[in-house]
Amino acid sequence: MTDAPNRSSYRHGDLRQALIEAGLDMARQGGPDAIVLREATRRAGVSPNAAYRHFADRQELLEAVSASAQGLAADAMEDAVEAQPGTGDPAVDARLRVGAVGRGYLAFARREPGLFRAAFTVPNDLSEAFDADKAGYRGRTPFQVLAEALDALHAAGVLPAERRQGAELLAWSSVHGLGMLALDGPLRGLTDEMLDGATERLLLMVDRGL
Amino acid sequence: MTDAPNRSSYRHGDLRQALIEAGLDMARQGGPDAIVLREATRRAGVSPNAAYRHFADRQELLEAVSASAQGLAADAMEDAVEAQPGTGDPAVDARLRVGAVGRGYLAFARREPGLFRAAFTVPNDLSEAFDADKAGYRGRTPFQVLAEALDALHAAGVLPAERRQGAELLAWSSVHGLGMLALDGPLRGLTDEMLDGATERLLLMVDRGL
DNA sequence: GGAAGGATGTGTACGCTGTCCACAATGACA
DNA sequence: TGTCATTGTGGACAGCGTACACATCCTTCC
Repeated sequence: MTDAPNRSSYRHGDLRQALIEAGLDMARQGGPDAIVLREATRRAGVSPNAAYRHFADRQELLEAVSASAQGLAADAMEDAVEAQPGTGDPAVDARLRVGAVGRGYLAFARREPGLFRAAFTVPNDLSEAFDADKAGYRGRTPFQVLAEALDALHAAGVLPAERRQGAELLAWSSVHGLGMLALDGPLRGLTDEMLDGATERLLLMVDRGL
Repeated sequence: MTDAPNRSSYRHGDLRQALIEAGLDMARQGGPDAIVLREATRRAGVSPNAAYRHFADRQELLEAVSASAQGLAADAMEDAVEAQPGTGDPAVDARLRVGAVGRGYLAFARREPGLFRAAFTVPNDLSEAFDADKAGYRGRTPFQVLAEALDALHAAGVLPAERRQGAELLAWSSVHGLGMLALDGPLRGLTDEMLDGATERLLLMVDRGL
């Protein structure tokens, strides 16, 4: 991550990416507020102002880091989906898949609270929910991962069309809320077991309520 | 809010409260990040260091402002409950009351996004969910308002005991998530009508899923 | 192949922030 | 009335984000 001492040329090579990665490291430990531009340049072995060749200001760096963190979240979600064994029944599988998406999202929140906050706490428009820089290594953004799971739910005949529309909202809100409350909010002190329980109950509620 | 010019005595009178109120004003316009200690002292007509007689550091001021903002949220929630007309049927009323709590919460989020973020984004323990400084003018904290509505749901026979426990979690998560996504998240651009629709659908899901 | 010009990095500087320290004014109480 | 804890002041410091002018490099085109 740091290539401060070993830089032969005047040019860095890929400073933009280096700054984002430094930002990710800082966010990992303290959320978006811990992302400090000067420190990022320090870690990249570059003068503070060099950052301004790649980002208009700190806010833009923040957004780039947030986008990267969203990609990592997408990975966690897809991992959870892949780990979900199939039952042979398409309807059941589709429902399990939606659950796995939620579980993956929350697992990411708990495993990487700082990155989670960086990903989903920094202002973000729905219009950009498909931007490539928010995608994980499989090429999908968190929103896409959820949307496709819901599409599958619809395709399997579980979710009628009129309730498919806007279903992202309901599912995402619930799960996101639990994540936030468990991180910053009143649920901080909860044990892992309690959080697991809350997660399953919440997913059940969403499954029934969609 | 500002009593900068008119202070006759060396003593301020109630500097602590003045700083909190200045903090609330700043938070109203930019969320918790916009709360700056020096600016608060400036508005209170006092030197920067005076703040340290009342708060150990900026973080403590932040927490005090957050607590006050939670009180305002509690007010909004109770207002919504009071505005809810009764139907005569206790079971229906209890369910409507829970819905009103959620609607009040979200109305507050949309009316005062900065204060909402200050209230529920600043780290906060469940163990302190009943602290008096988080209460609104009716003396209840947001958590209490929700808990009592759920108690009423149980008392009305709608919510069996085994599902009453931890129900705060489910209800709060869903509603909180929608609030956050609508403020900072991908749902920022949604029109009022769309948000209203999402709110009602979400509340329906919670009502069915609790 | 050499000059031109855009892209990228550096140096210096400014105002602002949170916070530390020593000191001053005040009010309460012996 | 004198003592002392409480509350406010003044000055200082390092760190931050950022602006401006300048340096270095890479590419491109004659």
